[in-house]
Amino acid sequence: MADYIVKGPPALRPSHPGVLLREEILPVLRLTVKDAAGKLGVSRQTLHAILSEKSAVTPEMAVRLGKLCGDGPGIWLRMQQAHDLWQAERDLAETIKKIPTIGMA
Amino acid sequence: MADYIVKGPPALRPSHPGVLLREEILPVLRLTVKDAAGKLGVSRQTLHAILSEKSAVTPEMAVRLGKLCGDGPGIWLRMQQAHDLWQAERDLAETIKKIPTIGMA
DNA sequence: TAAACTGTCAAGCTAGACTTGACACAAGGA
DNA sequence: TCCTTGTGTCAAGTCTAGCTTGACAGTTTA
Repeated sequence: MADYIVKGPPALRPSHPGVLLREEILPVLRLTVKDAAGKLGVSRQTLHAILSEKSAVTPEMAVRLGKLCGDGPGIWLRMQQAHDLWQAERDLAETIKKIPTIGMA
Repeated sequence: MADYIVKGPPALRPSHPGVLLREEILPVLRLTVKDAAGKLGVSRQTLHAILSEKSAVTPEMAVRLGKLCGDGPGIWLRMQQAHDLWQAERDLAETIKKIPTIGMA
């Protein structure tokens, strides 16, 4: 089986969706942080927290970004999920060893 | 384009991962709620909240379930995400109309 | 009958997303 | 030079939600 596809967390931390938004999307759309926040209907500080990778893209925020960018919420959710999963697997590395795997009969 | 695949939320609410766990997985694994909670390393009430669809499968819980069931965290995360997204799109239905779509140049 | 599992409630903790308000700093135009 | 605008950042406060322990009643089963 192709281990590199299905097993375990990626070796490198998947990038936070804030990076994509900050470095690719906003510059191309020619939007300032203030303007983007306004259009998204959130405070400037809230958007800034995402851009600086301090807070996560919630499902609701993904819907907002998806509408603004016109590409739907999918990519934002997937990026955040990959990031969260990587973190969770890292945090639970010890705990998980104690959980047995019960194979299906 | 195949609208039914890529656009908008599904018409029917995607089922909560607790349903799969309650109706398919636990019975097949012959695990009681108490035993499963013990093996997962969480309280019986916490697992019960998921089984009764009262709380979400967090990334950390997905990792735990993935280990116990031997199928990895993916399916649990995807089910929860689909469920969350459906809810978010529903909750923001009005809000989203006010967010403009800025096309890429 | 007694033990075990279950559903459920309550109290309390904690993390995190979000808000408004405020302040200092840098860049640009009148 | 002064003024405006955007920015980064801090603080306080609200709210949601996941998780814990403890407790109690109902049901099943040995």
